Amino acid sequence: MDEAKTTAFAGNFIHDIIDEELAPGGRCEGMRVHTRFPPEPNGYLHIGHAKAICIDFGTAGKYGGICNLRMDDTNPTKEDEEFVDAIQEDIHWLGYDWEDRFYYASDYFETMYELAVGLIKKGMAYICELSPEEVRTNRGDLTHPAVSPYRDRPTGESLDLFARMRAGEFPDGKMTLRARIDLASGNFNMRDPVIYRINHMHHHRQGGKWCIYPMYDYAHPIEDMIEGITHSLCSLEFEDHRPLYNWVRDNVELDSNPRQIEFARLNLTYTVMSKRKLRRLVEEGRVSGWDDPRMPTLCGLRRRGYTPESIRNFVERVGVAKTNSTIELALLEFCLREDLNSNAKRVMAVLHPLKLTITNYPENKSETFLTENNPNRPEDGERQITFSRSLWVEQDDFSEQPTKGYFRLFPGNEVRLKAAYVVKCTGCVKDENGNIIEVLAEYDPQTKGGNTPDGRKVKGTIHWVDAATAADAEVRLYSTLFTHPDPEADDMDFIDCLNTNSLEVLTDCKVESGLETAQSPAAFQFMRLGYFCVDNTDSKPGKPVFNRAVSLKDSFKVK
RNA sequence: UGGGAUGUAGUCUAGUGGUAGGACAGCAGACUUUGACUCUGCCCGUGCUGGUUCGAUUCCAGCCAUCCCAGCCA
Repeated sequence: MDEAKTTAFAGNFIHDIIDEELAPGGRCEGMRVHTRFPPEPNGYLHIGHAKAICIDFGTAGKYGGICNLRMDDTNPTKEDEEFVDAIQEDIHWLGYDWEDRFYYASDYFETMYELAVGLIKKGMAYICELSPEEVRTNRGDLTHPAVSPYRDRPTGESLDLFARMRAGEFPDGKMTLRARIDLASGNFNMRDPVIYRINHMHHHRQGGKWCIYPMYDYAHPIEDMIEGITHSLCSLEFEDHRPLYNWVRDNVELDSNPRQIEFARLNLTYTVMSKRKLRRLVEEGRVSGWDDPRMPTLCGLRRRGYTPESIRNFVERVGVAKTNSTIELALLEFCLREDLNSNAKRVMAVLHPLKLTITNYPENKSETFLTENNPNRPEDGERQITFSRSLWVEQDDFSEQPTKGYFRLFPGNEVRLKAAYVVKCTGCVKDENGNIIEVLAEYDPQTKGGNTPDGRKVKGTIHWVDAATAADAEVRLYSTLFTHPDPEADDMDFIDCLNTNSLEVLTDCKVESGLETAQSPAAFQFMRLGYFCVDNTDSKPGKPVFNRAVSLKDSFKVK
């Protein structure tokens, strides 16, 4: 895990609020800022969660405060321990640490129950026996209030029924505990919201201990109060829930005063973010799994080659505000390139091999050359590469009839083989079908190392691999999962704009010697091609598999 | 139609009652042993209409647009 606690965000409206509250006379004067990241363990974390994680941990970090990790497991229906482990792994990978503050909301069930009893005693909650269908039909509408014939039920009766609910006397759906607030509120969340429901189901952590479960709106403020949270940061859709959050906070017998602040969640072009849709991609086999390198999940991005640093920087550049927004994928890619450009070792790899024969170079000769591992960082040193008569070059780097502006290999043209020699293309060899199977060139012995003693300019420099020592590799090229920037646009099934060419597997790649034993999470720049990482699942020593995390920018355009 | 929010370039995001800043994307050029990187320049914006004011993106009013809410999900 790398250090991210100190990642300082540029100012945002949340910091403005906290600054005010910390000031003399403010709500939090003299207090330590305490936040929490509260995922429900019902799925894998994605880049959207990364924003929340960075904001929750980052805000606490900025103020020298602390941030808890809390499993918000108040509904056993979809939750599973499998996700608990994955969530922790992803957060640690991102670079954040909750130290010993790892909690489960379900561990507070007893307290929540007692507090609910307290509300009933105060006449602020009651047992309602409306069925789910009846609740719906009695909810009223935009201009008409809701009704419940049970809201004036005697306290003693509600107390008795609530105890029997807990004891398991009633089947699912038979009754609920409702907060007695305002059936006529324009905010539907305040129309006597259900705060406890019956659910006879095994809970991943509590087992069969409970058959009644608190609803999010009731549970969350209590969880925050129990943990001493000062700032409960969440996404915009909970704005309407804040009055209820405050109602619970103010009426339950706990001495704590957390404040909920909402910010816009992250959306990214060319992908979907909803758990339901991601699940569908997995279940329908559109991707290989939750960690498919095309998925926006953290495990997918990790496998793709994204670094924690790049994701944290991305979140920081995106900013924190209340405007609904969709970030362009290009920004995420920029952040990865920015990180890998300064940190990734350069190596040479040929994805679409074409034989290049240096016809005037001796058959049995071989030389070694030194080349820098990272021109942006001399301290990373140099490595040796071997050169001989027979090489592999990229098919794209030869053209029999070049377009205007093309300055790679074509008959009569000189190019530099990176760090080796300047060679002049003399022609090519074709098979009986007319396919080019070999390129021919002559080297200039005076240009050892790629230098031109006479000072002549050689416009093109291409990458290559020595055929005698090259290793074979599989390389997987990815592009966006969807062809439309907004797969969730109106009147469109996101499945309909799936990109059927989002994965291209190349099994005949030639890579520089030494790469065959590279281990995940190593990442490289394949010179002139892009940044590639060792696949964390399928790559094996001697049988390497690389994923293209992101291509290099390429300003070459066919004119 | 009720309630809650939000509108600053193509996309994000700052800012102040006084020249609207930054990033990404795009375009052009310089440099280059990666058509990368780096550097330089350019392009592009305060939703609309009024009002207050010497001056409004900022304050006020009205309008428009977009998003969220009628789960015993979170």
